[in-house]
Amino acid sequence: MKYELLARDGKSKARAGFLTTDHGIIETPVFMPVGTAATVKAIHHKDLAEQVNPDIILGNTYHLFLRPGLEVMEAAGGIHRFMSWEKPVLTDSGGYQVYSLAEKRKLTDDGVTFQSHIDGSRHFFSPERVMDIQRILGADIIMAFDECTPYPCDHGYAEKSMKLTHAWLNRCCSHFDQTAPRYGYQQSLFPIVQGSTYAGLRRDSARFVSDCDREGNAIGGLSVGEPVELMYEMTELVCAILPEDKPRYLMGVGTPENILESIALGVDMFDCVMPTRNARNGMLFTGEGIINIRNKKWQHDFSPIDPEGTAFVDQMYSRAYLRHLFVAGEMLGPMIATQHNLSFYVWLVREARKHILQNDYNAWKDSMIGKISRRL
RNA sequence: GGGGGGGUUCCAGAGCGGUCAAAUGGGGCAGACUGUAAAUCUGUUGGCUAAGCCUUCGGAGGUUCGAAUCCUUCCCCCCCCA
Repeated sequence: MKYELLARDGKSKARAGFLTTDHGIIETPVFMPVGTAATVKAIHHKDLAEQVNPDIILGNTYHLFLRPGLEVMEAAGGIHRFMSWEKPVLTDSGGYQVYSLAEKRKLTDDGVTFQSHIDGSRHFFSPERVMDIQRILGADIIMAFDECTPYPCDHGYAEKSMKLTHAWLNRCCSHFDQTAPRYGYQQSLFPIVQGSTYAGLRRDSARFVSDCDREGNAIGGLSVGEPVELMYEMTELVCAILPEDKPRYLMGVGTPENILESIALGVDMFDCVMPTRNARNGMLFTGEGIINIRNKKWQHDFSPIDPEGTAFVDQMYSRAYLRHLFVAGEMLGPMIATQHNLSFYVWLVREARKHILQNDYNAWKDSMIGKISRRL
C-alpha cells in the first residue's frame, strides 16, 4: 500500500492525497461506511456502488468471527468475495467491542475473553489471534488489537490501558510480520493511538505508534462521550506527532461537523455508524441542515428529500413520502434514508478534498458547518 | 320470544366506594444515537393563569363525608338459544 500526499490547505492542517491498494485507489480525505457484518445495513450493493460509491468500506473482526465464522470466511475466499465487494475493505480489530461489550468480557495482559452477544459462548482474543483472524477475513487494511477506553477514565487506568495497548501492538506487529496474506493481495496493519483525554499519554502513544513505522496510523478512544473540544484537542496534538507521509485515521468519527473540523486538524480517514444508524432512526443529514423525518412538520411537505442531494432518491421522493414510510414502519424508509445519508457523507468529504486541492478549505469548512449543523 | 354480557381518557382494554386524571398495550408527539449487541432506545400523551385548581369513565337523577366504582331510569352495542 502506498500513500501520496497531493496538497495541503494553506490555512489549516488539512491535506489531500491518495492511497493505493491492491483493490483500488482511496482518495483522502475519505469517509468509510461501516459494514460491520459484511453488509452496510439497509442498502444493497448496486446502490452502494452506484449512488454512494465509497472508495472503501469497513467490516468487523469480532462480528464476522462469531458469524458467519472463520470457516465460511475462508472458504468464501475472504471478505471481498464473500460480500461481492471489489473495492478496498478495512476491518476493525474488535478493540471497540472490548469497550462496547464491556459487560461481556474479561481482560488480562494476554488478551480478552469475550462472551458472545449471540449465544453466550466464550471466545479468547489475543493480539496474535486477532491478526490471524484478520488474515483470514482478508481486508486490505487491518487494525491492531487495542483497548478502547471509556470516558471518563481516570489517569491511572488510562495509562495502564495505553501500556497494555502498546504491548499488544508490539505483538500484533510481530505476528503480522510473521504471517502472510492468504488471497494474493497485500494487507496493511494500522496501529492505534490511545491515551484517553490526557495530553501526555496521547503524546506518548502517538510517538509509540509512529515508531512502529506501519503504512498508516489510527487514533482511537475518542468520540466515546467526551466533550468535542477535548476530542479536537487530542486529535490535534496526536496529528502533530504522527508522520506526515502516512495516512491518519480517526476511528469512529463522527458528525459531519466533527469530520470537517478533524480534516482541518490533519485527519485523512473516517468511519462512523452515524449516517447509517441514524438513517434507520429517521435522521437525515443534508447540506441545509439536519432533518428528523418522523416529525409532523414534514407531513405535507412534497418537496424533494434533499434538493441538492447527489443520490437519485433525493430528487425522486418527497419528504412527505419518506415521513409516511417511517411512520408506517415500512422498510423502504430506512433504505432511502441510508442511501441519502451515505451519499451525503461521501459527497461532503469529497467536496472537502476538492477545496483542499483548491487551497480554500478552511473558509469553505466554516461556511459549510454553519449550514449543515442547523436543525430543520 | 327466552337467557346472558357490556358501554372507561385517540383506540383496545384494566379498574369495580377513597391511595384514580385512571394500569397495560397500541397509536400520537418529541428526543437520543459517533472504530454497530441498534429497522434500536428514552421521554411524553385531558385542560389550565400548573408544588395548585378545573373538567373527564354512555345520558339524566339519586345514595354517601366521598362515586369510574352502589341504586333508579333512559339510550346504545354484543353474544347464545328459539
